[in-house]
Amino acid sequence: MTPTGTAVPRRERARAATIEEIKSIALDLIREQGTTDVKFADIARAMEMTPPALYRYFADRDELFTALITDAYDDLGRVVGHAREAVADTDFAGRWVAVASAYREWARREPQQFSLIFGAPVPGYAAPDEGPTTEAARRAMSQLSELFVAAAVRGKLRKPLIRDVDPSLLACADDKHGELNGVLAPESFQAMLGAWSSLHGFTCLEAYGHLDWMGADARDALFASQVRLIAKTTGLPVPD
Amino acid sequence: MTPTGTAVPRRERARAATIEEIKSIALDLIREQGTTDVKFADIARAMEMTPPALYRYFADRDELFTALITDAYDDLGRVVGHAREAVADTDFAGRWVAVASAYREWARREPQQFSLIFGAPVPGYAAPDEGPTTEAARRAMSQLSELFVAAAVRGKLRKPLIRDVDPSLLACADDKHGELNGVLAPESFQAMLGAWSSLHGFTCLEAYGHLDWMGADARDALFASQVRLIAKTTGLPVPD
DNA sequence: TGTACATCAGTGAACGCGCGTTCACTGATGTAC
DNA sequence: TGTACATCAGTGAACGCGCGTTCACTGATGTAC
Repeated sequence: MTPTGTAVPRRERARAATIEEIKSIALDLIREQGTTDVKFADIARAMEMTPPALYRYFADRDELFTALITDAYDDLGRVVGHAREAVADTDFAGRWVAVASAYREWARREPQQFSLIFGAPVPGYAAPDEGPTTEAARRAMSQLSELFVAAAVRGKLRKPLIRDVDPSLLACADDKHGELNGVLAPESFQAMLGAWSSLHGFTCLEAYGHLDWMGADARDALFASQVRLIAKTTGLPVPD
Repeated sequence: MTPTGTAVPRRERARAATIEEIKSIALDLIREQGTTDVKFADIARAMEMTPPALYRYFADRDELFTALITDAYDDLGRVVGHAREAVADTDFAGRWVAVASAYREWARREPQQFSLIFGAPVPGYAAPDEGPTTEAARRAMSQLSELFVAAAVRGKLRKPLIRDVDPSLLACADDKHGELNGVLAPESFQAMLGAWSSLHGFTCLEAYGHLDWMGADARDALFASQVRLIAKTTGLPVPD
């Protein structure tokens, strides 16, 4: 790495690096132990430091957790976003498969980070303000909605296989996702929510081992079939 | 309560009652604290006993957890089963709605028990043998499969909206659910798995608050629409 | 360039706490004759 | 029916442990003149 143009003081860089190391080691421990309940003392030990040193970087354990959760959001969003953009921007079927697969594989690869975001809360940790939880929903959905919007704009989004949109859902779309107003039909908005929840279901079951009784091949086949089915019912171009 | 005909020794009954009380208080604490990580000492305190007394009933903390998890399976299975049987046995659309709604509502009512079964493992608790996890899948599915089988037997199960069944899924159906062989077409077996995972997705998202940003009405509407859509695509009679 | 001071990372000892679990015991409940 | 014994629930004290966090400190890194 060559030094960046903007001169960042050495000490600040060292500090930032240490923060990253703490979080990274915390994640390693979480992965190793299979539990999101990581101990300050263990982190310090793994870094060959003493526990009090960590207080230079995080006011307390909760602050570290908040950082880990935020990072998990970012990582999932980044991974899914990259997957989407790795496919030609006119190939909406391909992009949908890419998004869904990235979501699934991230959860399988990082089940602990996944449950940090989407699971039950960590023992003893109270999410500040309910913020992050809501944020998880927003970011996960924003990856999907970009896909749906792009498809809609190019006229590649058929009418989904649903009857009519309930007034409460209409109001909800307006209130909470006004930016989609006029771009994405209400039926498509609802279909998108349904797509997300279906995708999430398979992802959860698999990530926590509840589909282990099927072989890996069967799981893959089921996933592919679900992804295809979701495309069909939501009005996205159908893969294959 | 009048004494039962079969003479169960008083002490044994008292013992069984205490075991039930321990588990019930443990659940109360889990619900109150919002965490599955319940302490032996807290349970004893709530029962106005001393912690060592609990060792008369459970060899250690893990044994209590195993019991709680087993109970959670049973409770979910029972609730879903009752819901199914509360609807006329020829009304398959109604039965499907009942099953799905019961699943959803149980998770919403008992998010901690739900995550005991379907979430990431409890800190410090190692599930014996991987048994329970697999068991969760089996029992949840058995409630669904009874519905699908009944519909199939009466010729009320249309062909689902999927292309063809992957050989790996065919093999999996034979191996793991041979009892369905000849009763439930492979397409329907696959569709049933898909139905479960979709249902599970909505349920998880809602139970852990990731759909709180919609109003309750909108969530209900989305759920109803999903349940209907699943019926449509799996070949079950469609509700409404 | 060199010196004097300020800033900050990290240490080591300590505090208070609560946990799961063990052990020897007391006292009540049930059983056998 | 009464007595002698066995069984079992629950207690209270103790053990060992590891946690999060605080505090006064040392020593290195950076800054100002």
